[in-house]
Amino acid sequence: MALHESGQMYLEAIYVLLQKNEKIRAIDVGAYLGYTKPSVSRAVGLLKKSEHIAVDADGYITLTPKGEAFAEQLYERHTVLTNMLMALGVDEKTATEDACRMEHVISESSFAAVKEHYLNYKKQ
Amino acid sequence: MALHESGQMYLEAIYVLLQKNEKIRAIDVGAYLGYTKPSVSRAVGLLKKSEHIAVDADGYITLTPKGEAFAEQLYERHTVLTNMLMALGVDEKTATEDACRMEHVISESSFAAVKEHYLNYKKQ
DNA sequence: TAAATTTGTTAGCCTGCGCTAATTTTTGCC
DNA sequence: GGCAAAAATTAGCGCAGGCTAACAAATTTA
Repeated sequence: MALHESGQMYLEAIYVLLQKNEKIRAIDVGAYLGYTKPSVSRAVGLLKKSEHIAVDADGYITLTPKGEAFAEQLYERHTVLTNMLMALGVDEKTATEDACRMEHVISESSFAAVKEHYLNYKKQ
Repeated sequence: MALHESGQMYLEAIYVLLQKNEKIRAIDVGAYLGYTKPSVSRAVGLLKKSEHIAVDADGYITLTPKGEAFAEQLYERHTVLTNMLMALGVDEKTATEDACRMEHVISESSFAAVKEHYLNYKKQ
């Protein structure tokens, strides 16, 4: 069961929230993404079923190794694409929004090529 | 009524097909995109309703000025993004697929920035 | 001209993924 | 312990956009 785009969004949100907070619950994910509780409830259930996250008895969410690995990849895409766009003169808000959508549709190899080019470009 | 992603895909397909063929019909669009007749039938109906295309009595499809302008923008994104990725070393198939998905989600300003950079980069 | 093929449409299913409304369940305070 | 607030879930709606099945219309071909 591969993650769909919305699942990836939730997973990344969880990852980001866990970098700043020790404990997070579904409600925090919803607040972060601007989604309602039922939407989050379903998404969390799916991420749990696909074993990207674990939810303890108190509702606290943690990433499984598999979820962590996936989220790290997404987050790397997000930051590289955002920084790349900003380096080209795009304002932060737009860069973030675009990166957020592009990160789900760009292939592994295209991302690698873009990243490579960006790092070289930045160097000079 | 803004076009959704799938509507954009159909519109671009029509544009591309009209560059190579004088007359095209729904069936050709379906063959090009790999979709079934009912899917194309609905999509064509929507593009007609939103006045991006016109369909004559024999089922032949033409672009309205509005549709043509939109399709041209999409196609430019498609070609610039594809060429850009290929210039970075991505193989043609992957570059095309990725461009095809990115072209629907990148903002006007980010695309302009990427295009600008690509043109400068190519020059040297 | 009649039969066969091609093209297009209608009806309706399914999935993803938002939502509201209503109901649980959990938590925290008096 | 009881009760209010917060958090989570369930049920079900709506839209986008694929699909199949069935049928209608148009075209071709024998």
